[in-house]
Amino acid sequence: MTETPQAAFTCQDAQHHQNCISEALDRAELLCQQQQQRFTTIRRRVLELVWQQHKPIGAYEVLELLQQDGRTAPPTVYRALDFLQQLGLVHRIASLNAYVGCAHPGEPHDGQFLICESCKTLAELDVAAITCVIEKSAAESGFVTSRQTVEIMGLCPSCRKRSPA
Amino acid sequence: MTETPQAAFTCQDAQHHQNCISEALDRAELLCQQQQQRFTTIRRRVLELVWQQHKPIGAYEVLELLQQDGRTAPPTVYRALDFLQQLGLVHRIASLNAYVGCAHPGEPHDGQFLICESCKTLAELDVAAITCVIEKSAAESGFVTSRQTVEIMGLCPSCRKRSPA
DNA sequence: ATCTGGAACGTTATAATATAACACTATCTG
DNA sequence: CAGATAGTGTTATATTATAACGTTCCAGAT
Repeated sequence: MTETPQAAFTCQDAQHHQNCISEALDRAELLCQQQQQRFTTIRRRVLELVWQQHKPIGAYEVLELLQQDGRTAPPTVYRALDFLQQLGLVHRIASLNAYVGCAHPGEPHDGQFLICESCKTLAELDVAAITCVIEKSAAESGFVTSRQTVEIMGLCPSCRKRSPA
Repeated sequence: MTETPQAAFTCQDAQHHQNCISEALDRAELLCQQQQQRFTTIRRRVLELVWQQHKPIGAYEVLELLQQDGRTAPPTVYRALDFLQQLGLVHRIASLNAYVGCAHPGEPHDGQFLICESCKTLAELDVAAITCVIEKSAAESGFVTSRQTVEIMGLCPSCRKRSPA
């Protein structure tokens, strides 16, 4: 599977999505080994749940799903999400208070997100030109950038076709 | 007073800041007239409180300050903030769950924000180049943009000088 | 001047998101 | 095995936001 920015918008069928999930888990396992971090049952399970769809999922939704395996409390979920975030395996979407699997982990990064207002599907971009023009604009105000939140709402290709403006 | 993007970073003295506040209130009053909206006591007071500093303020902080004038409950604050947002008089900063006065109201817009991690001061940009490159990147994925959240954390000029990296 | 409809506000309760604090367990290291 | 550390369980609570419904206020019509 080749990772294009709009992969999330084209992954429609369940069969194919199994690949997304298992690849994400494999990458995560590898990354944890490299970083000497423990990929515990809970962390794996939470990552799997976050990857269930190409859509952001709330912490309490994850919690509910986790509770099907036994009793769990919010801190467990937040701890797992924090861990996964620190490793760059998931992103938190500030404008939605929700989490999404990272499309190309490897090292922590901010990323840019296209979020469909209709079907809620999210695609991650990592366009250098965006980062650059933002950094340049900030620099013009004498500001040094350390982190960028770029979340773009709109209509994805499929939804745009289905319900044209 | 000329509005430059980094105005927030250069407005240090209290005397000068009174201008920011009273100008904001005057602009708001005018805008409400034009839009045939009511600029009630509460709305004016909330806007004034949001403008107390060039820093985002939480809804519950506003509430506390409002309560010095008499008992008030959260919905009152949220309603005023929602109203002010709809008129483009304040912005909500998603990554902070906080609100800030809009530097150049007139019509609702998204804006881009530079937020100093050290002193918390926020400056609003409105750089067409940023909006454009984002829209262009989105379009390449067949995505149509309707709203952009751009929040940039880092160090403002003063704090950068004070505590160089 | 009064009536009236809708907007604004007051009030109570509660939803949704997130974290503090501390005890217990599992895993690694020597 | 002992001790240290990271991870998890558990309870309680903080923080942010909204639902629902009753009351008040105000602009425009009579």
